[in-house]
Amino acid sequence: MINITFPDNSVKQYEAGTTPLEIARSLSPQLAREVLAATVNDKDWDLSRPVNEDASLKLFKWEDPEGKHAFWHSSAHLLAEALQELFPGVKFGIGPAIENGFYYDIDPNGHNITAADFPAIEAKMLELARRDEQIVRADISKADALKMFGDREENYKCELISELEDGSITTYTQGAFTDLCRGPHLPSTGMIKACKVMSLAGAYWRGDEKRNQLVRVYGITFPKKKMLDEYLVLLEEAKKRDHRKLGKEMELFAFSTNVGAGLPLWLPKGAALRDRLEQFLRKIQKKYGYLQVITPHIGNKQLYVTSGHYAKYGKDSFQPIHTPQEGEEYMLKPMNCPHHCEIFKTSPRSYRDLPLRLAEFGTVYRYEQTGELHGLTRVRGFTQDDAHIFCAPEQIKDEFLKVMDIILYIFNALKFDNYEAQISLRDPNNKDKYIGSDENWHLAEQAIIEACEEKGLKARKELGEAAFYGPKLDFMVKDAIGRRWQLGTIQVDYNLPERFQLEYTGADNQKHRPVMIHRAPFGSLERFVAVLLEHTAGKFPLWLSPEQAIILPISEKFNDYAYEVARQLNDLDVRVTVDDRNEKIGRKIRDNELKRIPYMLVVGEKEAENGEVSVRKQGEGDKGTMKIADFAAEIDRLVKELQ
RNA sequence: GCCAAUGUAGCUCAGUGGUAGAGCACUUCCUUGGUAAGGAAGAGGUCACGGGUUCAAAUCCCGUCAUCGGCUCCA
Repeated sequence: MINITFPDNSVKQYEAGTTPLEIARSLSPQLAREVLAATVNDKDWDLSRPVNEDASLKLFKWEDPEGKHAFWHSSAHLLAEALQELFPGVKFGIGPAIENGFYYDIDPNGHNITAADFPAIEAKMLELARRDEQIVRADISKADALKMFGDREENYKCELISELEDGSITTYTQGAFTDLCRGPHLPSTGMIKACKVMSLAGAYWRGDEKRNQLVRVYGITFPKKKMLDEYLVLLEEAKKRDHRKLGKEMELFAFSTNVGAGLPLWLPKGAALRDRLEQFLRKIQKKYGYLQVITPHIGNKQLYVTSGHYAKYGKDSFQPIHTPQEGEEYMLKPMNCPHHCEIFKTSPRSYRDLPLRLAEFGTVYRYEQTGELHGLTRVRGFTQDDAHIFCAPEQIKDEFLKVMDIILYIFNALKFDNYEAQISLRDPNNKDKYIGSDENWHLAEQAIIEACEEKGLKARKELGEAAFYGPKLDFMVKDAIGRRWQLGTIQVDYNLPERFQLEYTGADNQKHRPVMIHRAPFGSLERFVAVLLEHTAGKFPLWLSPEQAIILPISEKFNDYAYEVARQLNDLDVRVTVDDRNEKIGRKIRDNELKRIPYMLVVGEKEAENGEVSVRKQGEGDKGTMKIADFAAEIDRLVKELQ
């Protein structure tokens, strides 16, 4: 007999060799139907894999990430099995579960798989699932594994096997399909009741663009047909929040192929929105001792040679601008830091001047690859809410903490609560990629880690994600369809002060080298507006709304009164327009509800007589009548409160 | 940059080789209204662009550009 310990610390005895599924059955038939995966002593474990000794056991259902993961991992195998039947000879790469579903990378080996094949693939998956084939785990020696997959000319699998340690290799088999896999998996394929092949994409083998490109088939599955339908509806809803769609509808920004791909045009309403975001940042930054500066959009190529950016990105940038002067070259500025370093150098600095915090809404231009451009989140010309803090090494942590305060204040004010923080560190195995001394890298990395600990900020550490000149702390937010974008960033830099020979005089009357902190709470105004749009579904907080209210005259007879109200409200700093169309009030309400204007002010005979407006709140309905000045005061109060 | 898809009116889309369409938006007229679509008429397109095949191309083929979904990249 063995003792099984459950998460609540209760212990039960079972026969040695009992499986987690049997244990679940002993607890409740309902649980046995719903359980998808398990861990035994915190190790992933198949439900059908026997447990032979005393152990702690956790069981996972669909609601648990571990449960979904096993479900989708097995679904990836099911997809592979279907592809193997439909397209004999395809070679398999890898097929993991992902955040929403799974994919399998395959080498089509001459087959041409297109979206038109999706229904057939889905049908085949369901057909195989209905057979309810057992998914059987097997330990296999490295030599046997190499032979087994070698015989089938599964070259990608052989490459993976060759890198594994003998004794740790397992395969999973269902029906005629066997895959190299660590598991865990469902006991059988029958639990998969609904399949959808989502898309096809190219993906480089092992993420290396110099190697073969495989076909990646994305799919998602569910234990109930209804869940798939709900998921597809959810996706449709998410698409309605896409900032590219909303930006067009709300006339915030546009693109023109005549101007160029990835170069956004800010329309009047979008520009006004941006302007208010800038004011908001200026205000908080002023409070934290930042000084605004302005620098040109171009800089001498030599500036970027000095900074080291030319060597790293020169070939992939917008190419230098030539002047009538022979041999003279300027570049569109791809970042603001070199310019700010030059500002630092304009006068001798003392330790008493530090920290020097230079801020600029600096527009920069980067030649992003064509395939990378994406709405406002990835563009070729954008404005960073940039600042560089020049400080003494012992001030780093304190400054870092202050920047974190600003970023967290901003996220809080705008109700961004589901951000993730990531500390990007150097890849210790690939130090050549980075510039700067080991010692400085270590110092900077420690400063970030400690600052996060002090703020109680839970941050994921990612090796190899650092910029080439220093480690950073990034704040990431997801967009409408789940893609992660980096917004705010704080980066420590020992490199540029070195390259620009920056110095200050210390209390000891000796020259010292300052440290630089790059920081941008929004990242860029473009990306921030995009994420803000998707988070609010276009319903901006009142203080940011391009139009706060619109006046709806009951009929054209009251247009004059409407314009008088508009004049008065505009004088009281309410952003308001008049819908003077020759339409019925119901129509005007409908159209302006859809335009997401926070307040509608209906005016007719009654209101005109009493100097009032009839207030209607977007999404909520009629709120009764108010004096014009009272409405303005209410808006003013709400704006101050929300901000 | 790579793989795949798409590109028709301001927007959303139909049109698979034979006279360019619909709904919404827009303009004009009628209607002058009380909290989510009043009525009529009109205007609007070099079917992304450039080649080719054909008696004939929005439609078939090739190329370019852009967009979309991924990959790679992201100072």
